[in-house]
Amino acid sequence: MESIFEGLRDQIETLSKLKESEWLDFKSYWRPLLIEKGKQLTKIGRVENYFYYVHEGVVRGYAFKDGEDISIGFSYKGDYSGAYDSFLTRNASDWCMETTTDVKLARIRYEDLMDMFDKYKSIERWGRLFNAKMLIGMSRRQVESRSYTAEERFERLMDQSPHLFQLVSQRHIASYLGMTPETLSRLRKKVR
Amino acid sequence: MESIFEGLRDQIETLSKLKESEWLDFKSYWRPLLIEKGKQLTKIGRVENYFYYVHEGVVRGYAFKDGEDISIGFSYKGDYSGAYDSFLTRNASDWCMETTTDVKLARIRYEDLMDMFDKYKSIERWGRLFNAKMLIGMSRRQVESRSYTAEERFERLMDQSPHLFQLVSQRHIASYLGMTPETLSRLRKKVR
DNA sequence: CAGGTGGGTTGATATAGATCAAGAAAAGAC
DNA sequence: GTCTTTTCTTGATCTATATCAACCCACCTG
Repeated sequence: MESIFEGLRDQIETLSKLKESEWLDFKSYWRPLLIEKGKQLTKIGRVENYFYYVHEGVVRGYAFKDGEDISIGFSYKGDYSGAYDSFLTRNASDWCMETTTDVKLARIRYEDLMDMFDKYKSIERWGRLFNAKMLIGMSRRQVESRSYTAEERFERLMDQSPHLFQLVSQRHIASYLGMTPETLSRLRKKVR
Repeated sequence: MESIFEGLRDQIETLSKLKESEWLDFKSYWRPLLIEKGKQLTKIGRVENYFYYVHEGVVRGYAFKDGEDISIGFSYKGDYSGAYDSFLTRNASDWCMETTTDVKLARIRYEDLMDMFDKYKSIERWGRLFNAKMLIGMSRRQVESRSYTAEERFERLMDQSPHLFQLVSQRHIASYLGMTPETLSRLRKKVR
C-alpha cells in the first residue's frame, strides 16, 4: 500500500522531477488529513485557501443553482480537488466540496504554495503543467457537454466511469450529466 | 498606436515581469505576421505548432460536428489564439482557426517556447499564470453554458460583447451560443 | 413492529428549441 | 448594372427533455 506522500510525489513527478532536497522541503508544507464520509470540505462564499491531493475516496464538487444541488465534478485517487478557480483568483467561491466516502487527502495552503513557486523553478514548472493538464481536461468536458445528447452523455459516462454509478447517487450523476433524475432513470431503464 | 511587440510585452508583463535582457531574448523568437480576412490559420488533423498573440482583428476557432461548422470561440486584441489543447498535448487538433477580419499577430514556435521555459524562470511563471487565466476563463464559460437558457446566453453575450455582432455573422454567433441561426434570429427580433 | 424520510421509478403533460421549408434581403460575381 | 449565392427571417411542425405528480422501496428510528 502506497503511502499518501509517495502517491503525492508520484503524481507531481509525472509532470516535473524534483531534487530530493526540493521534495523534502515541499513535502513539509503538505498536511495529510482523514475525512469521513459526508463532510463539507469547503464552503460557498469563502475563498479557497487550500490545494488538495486526494489519495483515497471520492470528493464531489457542487454548486447551488436556484436551490438545486448541481454536481460539477468528482475527484478520486490521484486527482487534485478543491475550488481551484477561487484558489487562483482569490475570490469567494460559488461552489463547494463534500466527501461522498471516507477520504484520505493531503493539502497545502495558498501562501505556502506561492512561496514554493517563488523558491523552486521545478515547482513553478509543475504548476504550469498542472494547469495545462486541468485545461486539457476541461476543454474535453466542454466538447463533451456541447456535442452530445443526454442519452449519448449517459452512455459515454457508463463506458468511461462505470464505477461512478456505484459510488454516488443517481441524482448527483444526473445533475453532473446536466439532466433531471427522471431522465437518467428512463435512460437506465432503456439500457437494461 | 502601440506596436505589436509593445502590445505583446504589456500582455506578458501583466502576468510576470521580465528583465530587459530576458525580454529581448524572448522577443527574438516571436514572428509578427499580417494575415488577411478569410484565411485559415491552422488545419484540423495537424498538431498546432504555434502559440499566437492577436494584436489586431478577429480570429475565430471552430470545429466540424457532422458537417456543421461550430464556433468554439473568438480572439481579439490582446488575446491568445490557437488550438491550445493540441499545442499542449502534441496531438492532432480536432478544430481549427480562421481570420474573420484582417489580422495582425505574432507567433512563436512550440520548441522555442519550451526552450524559453527552460531558460527563464520568469517565463515559466508567465506560462503558469497564462494557463491559470485560460483555465479560469474556461470554467466561467462552462458555468455559462450550463446554467443559462438560449435566451439568457444571448442576452449575456449582447451585454458583454456587443461588438461581436458587428464582426462576425449570425450563424457563427448562433453556433457559438449553442443554438440554431433560426433561434438566434427569433431572439434578436424579440429584443428589438 | 408502525411510521417516517429520501432515493428511485413511472406516467401524463408542457415547453424550449430544433428541424423543415419557403421567402426576403444582402453580398458577391461578372 | 443583372444574376447568383449566401445569409437572414418567418412560419409550421416535431422532439427531446423538463416538469408535475403519484407511487414504490429500502432504510432508519423509536
